[in-house]
Amino acid sequence: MAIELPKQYDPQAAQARWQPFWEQRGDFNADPPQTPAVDPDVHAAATGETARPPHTIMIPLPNVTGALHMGHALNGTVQDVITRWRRMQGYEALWMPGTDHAGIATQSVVERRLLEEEGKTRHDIGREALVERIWKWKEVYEARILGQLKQLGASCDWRRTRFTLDEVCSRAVRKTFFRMFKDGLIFRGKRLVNWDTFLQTAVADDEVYDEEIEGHFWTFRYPVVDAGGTPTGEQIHFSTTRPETMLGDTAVCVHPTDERYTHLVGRKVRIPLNGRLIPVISDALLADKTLGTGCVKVTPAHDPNDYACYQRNPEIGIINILNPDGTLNSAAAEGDGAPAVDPTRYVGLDRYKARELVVADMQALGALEKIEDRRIPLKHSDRSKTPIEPYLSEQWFVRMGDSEDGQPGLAQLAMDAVADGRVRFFPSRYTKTYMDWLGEKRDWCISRQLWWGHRIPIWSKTEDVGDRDRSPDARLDGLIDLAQRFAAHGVRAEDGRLLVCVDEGHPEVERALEAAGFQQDPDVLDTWFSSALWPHATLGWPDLDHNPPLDEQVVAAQTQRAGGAGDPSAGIGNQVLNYFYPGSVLVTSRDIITLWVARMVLTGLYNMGDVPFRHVCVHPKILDGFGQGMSKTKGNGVDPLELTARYGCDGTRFTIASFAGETQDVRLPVSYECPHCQASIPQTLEHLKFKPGKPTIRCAKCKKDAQYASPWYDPEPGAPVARIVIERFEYGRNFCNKLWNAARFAILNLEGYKPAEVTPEQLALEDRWILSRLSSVMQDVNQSLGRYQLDVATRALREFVWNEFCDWYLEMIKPRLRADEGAAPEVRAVAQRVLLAVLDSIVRILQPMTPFICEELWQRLNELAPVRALPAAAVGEEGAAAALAPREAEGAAIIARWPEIPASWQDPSLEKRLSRLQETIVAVRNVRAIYSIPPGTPIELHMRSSDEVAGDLQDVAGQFDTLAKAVLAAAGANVVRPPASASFSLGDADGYIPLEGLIDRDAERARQQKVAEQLRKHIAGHEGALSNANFVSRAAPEVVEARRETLAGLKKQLESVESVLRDLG
RNA sequence: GGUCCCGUAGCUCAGUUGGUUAGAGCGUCUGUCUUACACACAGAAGGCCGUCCGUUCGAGUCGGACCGGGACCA
Repeated sequence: MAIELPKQYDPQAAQARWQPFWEQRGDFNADPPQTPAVDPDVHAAATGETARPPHTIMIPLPNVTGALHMGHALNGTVQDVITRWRRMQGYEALWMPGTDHAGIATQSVVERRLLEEEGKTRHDIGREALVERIWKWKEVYEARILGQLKQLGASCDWRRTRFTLDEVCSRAVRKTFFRMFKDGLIFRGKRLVNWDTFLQTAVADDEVYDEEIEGHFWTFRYPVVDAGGTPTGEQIHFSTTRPETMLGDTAVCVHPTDERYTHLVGRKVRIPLNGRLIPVISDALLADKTLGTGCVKVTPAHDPNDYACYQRNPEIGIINILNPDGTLNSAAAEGDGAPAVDPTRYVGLDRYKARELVVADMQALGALEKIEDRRIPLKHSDRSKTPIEPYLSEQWFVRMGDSEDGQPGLAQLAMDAVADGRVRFFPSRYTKTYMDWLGEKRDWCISRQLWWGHRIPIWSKTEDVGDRDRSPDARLDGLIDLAQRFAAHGVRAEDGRLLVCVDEGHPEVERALEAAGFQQDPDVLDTWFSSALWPHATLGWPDLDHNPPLDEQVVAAQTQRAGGAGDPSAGIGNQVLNYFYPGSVLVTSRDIITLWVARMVLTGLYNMGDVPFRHVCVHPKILDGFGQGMSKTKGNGVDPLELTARYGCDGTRFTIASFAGETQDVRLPVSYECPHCQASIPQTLEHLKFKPGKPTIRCAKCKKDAQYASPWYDPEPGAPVARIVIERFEYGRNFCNKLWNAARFAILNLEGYKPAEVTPEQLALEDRWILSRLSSVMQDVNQSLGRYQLDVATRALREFVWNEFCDWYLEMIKPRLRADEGAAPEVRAVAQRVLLAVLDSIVRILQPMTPFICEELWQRLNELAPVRALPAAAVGEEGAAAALAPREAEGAAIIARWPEIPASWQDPSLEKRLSRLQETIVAVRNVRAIYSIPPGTPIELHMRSSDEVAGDLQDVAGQFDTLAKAVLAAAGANVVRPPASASFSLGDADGYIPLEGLIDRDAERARQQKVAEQLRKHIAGHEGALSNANFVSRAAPEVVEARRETLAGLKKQLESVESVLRDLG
C-alpha cells in the first residue's frame, strides 16, 4: 500500500503542482451569490446552502516602479492568511489584487533611464512618447509584481485584477472629481510647493529628504531711503544662504520689540541690484532678535517661512522670480528704477549662476559685508536627487475643512467614522496618528505637473470681456448641447477664466469645449487621489448597473466555477459592489495611515456613504540588518523569491507570519552565500550602494569574487552569483520539514487503516491529552487571527505541532502502533484513527499559513484515507456517544472546513498529570545525560510520592520505557532512596535512580548542592514576602495563598535534597 | 519642535489586566545517524529586563526624568 514520502519536504515540487491546481479550479474566485436571495431562508432551502457572508480585503496596491521586497511579502502574507482562514470558515472571501501607477515615482525612473541611456529629457521626446514608454515599463513590472505574489501563494481573485489607470478605475476618478468639483470641494489656488526643477513638477513632502551640503552664509546691506527714494545713509544688514533670492525680496523684517530697528519700521530700503523699493516691516514670528543681525529679508515666493510672513502681511506683495526649470525670469529684473547694475543680465541664468553674479555685483557695490562657510540642510527631491526650490505655483486642492455653515467637511466625517468605531485600528494606538493628521484639516493638493497619471478633467479658456459678464451656466448653454449640460459644470475663476469640469463618459462634451477654444489642464492628479478610491473603484463604482468586468484570459484558464457567458448580474445591478462593499479589513504598514488610509475613508464616505473597511490592521515594517526600512530606492530590498527559492514558499510564509506582531519592527540581518565555497558573507552597507556595472563581492574564506543578488542589476546569465541568505528563515523551513515528517510517520503507520467511530472510552490517556491540547490551541489560533496577531498564532501552532504532537504524542503512541510487537488490533486501529484525526486538524489549521505543504499532505491523505474523523461535535453529527466521527474529507485543503474543536475537550487536570509525567521523564533523561549512560543501558526509577501521584505514574508506567528507556521499579509513599543513586525532586514527588558503580559521589553532591542553593534563594524570597505584614494584609487572598503553597512545595523539595546530601555524606 | 514606537540571553524577538522560580528560535557547549525527521533527537550553559527616581505589600510590566535607536508629522 503505502506511498512512501521522501525524507525531506520538497517545496518547489509542491508549489509547481498546487498553485496551478487551485487557479484552474477557481478556488481563489469570490462571487456574490448567483441567485440574489430576496429571502435568505427561501434561498437556503432551495439550494441546500446557507448564504455565505462576504469577507473582503483590498490589496494595498503595490506601485509599478519596481519589484516587491520583503515588506510587501509580509503585507501579502498577512492578507493571504486571513483570506484563506475566512474562506475555510465559510466566508465568500475576496482578496482583490491590483497595482498603482504611482505617478511621479514611475515617471521619474523612466525619465532617469531615458537620460542615462539616450541622453534625452522628456521634453525631447514629448508627452505622448513618454507616456507610451511608461506604459511599457508598467507592463513589465506589473507582470513581475503579480508573478511575485502568485509565487508567494497569494490566493487573490486574479480575474478581478485592477490597475489605477485602467478603464474601470479611471471612470471612478473622473466621476469623483466631477462630483467634488460640482459640490465646490475642489478649487484652484496658489501655494508654495516643493519644486523639482529637474523633473519640473511639484513633489510632496514625503518625496523630499534633507541633506546637508557645504554652503556659505553671506551678510549684505540694503540702503534705507527716504520718501523720495534718496538714501538716508542708514543701512540694514541681513544674512542669507541664497543671495539670488534678493531679486525676489518684497520686504525686510525685524522683530517688533527690537529697539535697534523700531525707528525704521514703515520706512523703505532699496534692493541695489534691480532698484526695487521694499518696506521694513515687523513680524514677531519671522524675525529673531538674538540671531545674526536681527533683521531678515523676506522672499515670499521662494521660502516657506517668508511665505507664512506674507500671509500675515499681504500688503508686502509676492514676486516669483523663477522659471519652472530653475532659471530666473524677467520679474527678477523688475524694480522701481535706479538699479545699480543692469538687472536684465540675471534673467535666463540658472539660479546657481545667478547667485554667483549677485554676490559679485553686491561685492562690487560695496554692499557685501562678510562670507562664512557653513553646512546647510537642503531639501532634495527623492525622485531626481536634485535640490528642491520652494516655488509658488497654481495647484488644485480638495477642501478638507468644515463648511462655513458649520456642516462637517470631508476630514471631519472621516474622523467621526473612527471616533464612533465604524473603523477600528489594530493595534489601537494608530488611531491617534490618523486623528491627529486629519484634525489639521489641511486642504489636499491634488495636482501634479506630470505626464503620467489621470489628467485633470478641467477645460479652461480666458474669455473676452463680454463673455465674462455672463454666468458660467449661461456661457455653457451657448457651447454645449443642452441635452448634455448635466455632464459639465463651470465656474468663473478670479482671473476671469471659465473653468469647466466634464463628467466621465462624455467625450463629445470635451470635443465641443475644445472646438470652442478651451484647453484641458495639462496637469495630472496626485496618485493618492486614485488610490483613495481603490476600495470601491475596483468593485466597479460608479457603475451601479453592471458587475465589473473580469479578466477573460484568467476566466478562460479556469476549468471549474467559471461563470457562464455574459454577466449574471445584467439587469439586477452591480451585485459585486453591493455584496463586497464595505471591506472587512485593510492590511497595511503605518507610514501610509495618513496618505492613504485616511483618504480612503474620506472618499468611501463621500462616494458610497459608508466606510471602505471595518478594520485596519497595521503590521510591522521589515528592516534590513542595519535597522533601516526596506525600500525600492535604498537598494536594500530583498526579493521574496530569493527566499522562497532557498527556504520554500511555506517556510518563508511561516517565518514571515511569525514576524507579524503588534510591537516591534523586524530586523533581518542578511548574508550572501559564496557560490564557490558556500561560506556565509555578511552584508555590509557597501553592498547596498548603487554601483555601475556588475559589482562583485569577495569571500573572506576562499578569497574568490562573485556577483551578488541586488535590486540594482541582473547578474550575467550563467555567472556564479552570491545568493541572499537570511538565517532566520530556517525557522519556517525546519518547521515545514517537521510537519512533513510527522505526516510521513503517520502514513507509514496507516497499514490496515479502516475508518470508524471512536468512542470516548476507547481513547487512551495520551489521546485525550492531545485532543485537549488541540482544543485550546484552536481557541488561541482563532482568537489571535481575529486580532491579526499572526505571530501569536504561529508560536502556538509551532509549539503544539512540534513540542506536543511530535515530541510527546507521536512518541507515546508508538507502542500502540507496533502490531508486530503485540499491540492488539483494536488498540492499533483506535490509535490510527485518533492520529489521523489530529493530523487532519493540524493540516487544516496550518493551511492558511503553509498552504502548499498542507495541500500536498491533504491530497496524499485523501488517497490513503479519504474518510477521516473530525470531532463529532464539530461536524454537527447526532449522538454524543462518538468522540470522533468519520466523514469524507473535502477535495482540497484550501476549501476544507475550518475545525471547530469543542471547548469541553479541554481537561486541565489531565494536562497537569501529563506535565508531571513529562517533568519526570525530563529529569530521568537529565540524569542519563549527566552520567553519560548510553541509551542502550536500562535504568530503574524509584518514585517517592503520595499514593495518588503514584497511581498516576503507574497508569503510564509503559511510557517510561518508551520515552526514557527506564523501568518504573517502584512508586509510593514508602519508597526509600536506594544507596548510590542519583536523585531529583519535583515538588510533589522525588525520584531516585540507582547507579551502582556509575555514581560519582562528589559530582552528585556538587549537583545537589547547587540545586539546594537555588531552592534556598527562592525560599528566602517567599519567606520575606510572607513575613511582610503589608503583603499579607493588602495583597489578594488567593495571591497570598498561592505564595504559601509555593513556599511549602519549595521547602519540601529542599528537605528531600538535603536528605540526599546527608546520604551522600 | 510635537507625537508615537522600541531598548529583555551572543543574535532576532515573546512576555496578556502589576503577583509564584522571566521564555522561544537561532548561535554556543556535551552526547546521539534511538526503524518520521541530522532541516533531527536528548541534555546543558547563558539574563543588575537601557539608567535613575517614583507609585505599590509587590514593577520586565504603571508614572516621571535621562541615555540610546527608529518612525511619522511640523
